[in-house]
Amino acid sequence: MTNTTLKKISEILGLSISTISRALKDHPDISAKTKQRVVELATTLDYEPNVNAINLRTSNSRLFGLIVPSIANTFYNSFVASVEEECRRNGYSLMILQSGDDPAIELTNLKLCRQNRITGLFVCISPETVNIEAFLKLKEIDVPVIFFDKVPENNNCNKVCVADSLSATMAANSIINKKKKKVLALFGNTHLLITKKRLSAFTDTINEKVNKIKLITGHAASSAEAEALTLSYLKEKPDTVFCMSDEILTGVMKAIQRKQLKVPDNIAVITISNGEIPKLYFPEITYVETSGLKLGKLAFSSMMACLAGSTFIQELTIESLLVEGGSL
Amino acid sequence: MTNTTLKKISEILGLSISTISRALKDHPDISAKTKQRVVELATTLDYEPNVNAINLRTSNSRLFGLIVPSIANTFYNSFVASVEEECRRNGYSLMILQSGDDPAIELTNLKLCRQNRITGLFVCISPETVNIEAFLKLKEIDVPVIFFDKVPENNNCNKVCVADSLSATMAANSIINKKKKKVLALFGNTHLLITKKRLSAFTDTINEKVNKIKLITGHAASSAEAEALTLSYLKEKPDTVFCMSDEILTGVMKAIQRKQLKVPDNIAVITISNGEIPKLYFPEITYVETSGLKLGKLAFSSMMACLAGSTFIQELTIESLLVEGGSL
DNA sequence: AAATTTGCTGCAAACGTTTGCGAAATTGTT
DNA sequence: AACAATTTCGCAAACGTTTGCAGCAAATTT
Repeated sequence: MTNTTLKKISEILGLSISTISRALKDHPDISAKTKQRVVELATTLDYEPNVNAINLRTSNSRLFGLIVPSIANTFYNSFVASVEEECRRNGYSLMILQSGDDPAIELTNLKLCRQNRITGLFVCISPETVNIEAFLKLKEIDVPVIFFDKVPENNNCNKVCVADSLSATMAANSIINKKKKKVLALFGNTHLLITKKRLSAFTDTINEKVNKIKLITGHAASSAEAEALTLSYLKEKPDTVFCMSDEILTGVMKAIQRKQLKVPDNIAVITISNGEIPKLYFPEITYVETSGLKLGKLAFSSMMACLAGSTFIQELTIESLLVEGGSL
Repeated sequence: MTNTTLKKISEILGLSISTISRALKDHPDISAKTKQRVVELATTLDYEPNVNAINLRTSNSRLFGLIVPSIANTFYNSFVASVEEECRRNGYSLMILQSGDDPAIELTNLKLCRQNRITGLFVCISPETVNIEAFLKLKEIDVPVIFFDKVPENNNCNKVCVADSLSATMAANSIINKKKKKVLALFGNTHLLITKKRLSAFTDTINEKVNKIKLITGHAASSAEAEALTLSYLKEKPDTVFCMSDEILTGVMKAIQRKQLKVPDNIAVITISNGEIPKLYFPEITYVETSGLKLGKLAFSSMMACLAGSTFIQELTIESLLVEGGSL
């Protein structure tokens, strides 16, 4: 058995292909009875239009590409989920591609997108990606590109980001408000832009108040490193730990559980997170929310604006929100 | 600017379209210099073939559909990631669609797959999906369907699953070996097939040894319910908690942390999991592994077998593995 | 020198749609 | 009854590829 086509229906009904096509999309030229006959047969034959043919003919794929380092990450995960939902709502399809933070795979994926004649691209570049040109070339063929989360530094392109600096500042202020005296602050990989931003915003805020908060900072590239680091710094008896990300948080919490410290009495914890991981612990960890869901919606609306013809280059940021658990 | 096509290249070079097409795919009919000229121009013009045209012409999309309740789930996540990798390796594309456990969206997604003329489908049906016919219709047009994880009960179709019964049995045996006396076993939604299987395998194994293990079972539809249930059952002083899934586990662990019980001295914990969540705690939770990664690879190879012409209907199961944390 | 082979390239149809335009059939108007 | 207006439909081209077949020039063989 092969797929039903307009041609097949037309032959059975003794009508022309164009009549079938018009009947199926309720074109006013076609009479009611013809429409009914056509629709009836089409459903019994399980007719589904061939999007390849449609895209080819109309040169409009209504397909977005989405390139992300990994979907095995609560933040990106919620981002993808929200973009996907918006796409479905608005009659678009989504092609989700993972780069694994490998620039080579990233390029392969980009190529795939081009070959599929996507009408727009959402992309979160890998930390190693230095050359953005390949992405910017899409603009030459009128395909809007929305960079999200990890965005290129300088180029004039559309970006949507979480409030990196602001969220770190908010966390720092919460710590200050709670009158904490000695803070261990753990950050991620040094050369990531997001690390730089959060580090400087956090330390600036802490230090700007001329009070006697002692600040210890450390960098961990993985959860395991964060755990080890925490274990060693715990000897200095910090009263608070700040984590830059979920990955850091999980390491820190393992160290705290290992030492059987009680949160928040023995030690307070605050993190920046999408919100899922902090809710796994008791007490739930207080966090500054950086919502992948919201970012997804923002990215989508930005995309819509581009497609509507806006050539205005925008750098958008979603506001953060402090979610109180019981850990601070 | 518009996309480069074979036609455009052919006009510039004064060659025919077919020559360009053949040159680009290294056809022996074309001379070396022509090939070089063509390839050169094609790269400078950023030529990328239009897959819509190719698929239309060849009626072979090399595209798989993947319908899953949600990718915001460590198990499905790893499944998707592994299928995606296999696809990339083997020159296939993957269309990932989330159903949100909504049969209506599931059908919409299925329709999308058909419209895209997928060459094969991976699908994990929602618990509410009773009518499998729409999926089986794909077979009539020679599109193999591989059901994974949540599979339809009886029909003769290709299925790949984790070892539901076996994994529960393994967990039960571990508990028996550790000479535990009083077990709290928490399961998920009663009407799910997976719950039934795990429940009966677990209780059978525990009860089959004629010793004096006291078994308390409960059902929780969410992490919060699991937490509440655990808190209430904790009064009966079980020495061990068995969790059917990550979702249950996170609730149980919150209750345990809330009560400041020490694992495994005050209470032992064992779960069935993909492995990520158990590693968040200290000590890490002992779990029977149900690997999404392995299941993905299995599903993919099953798909390959179908495409190679195997009409043999198979129900495959991946073996489980006990991963020792320090919680039992 | 004629005939054959070899190497290179082009023609044209096909995949399944959409859509502008024209034509036929039906209806309504004098 | 003749004409115009309207309703209903079909023709054909186009989207960008692939591919069987044929053509033609140059090289090789008779």
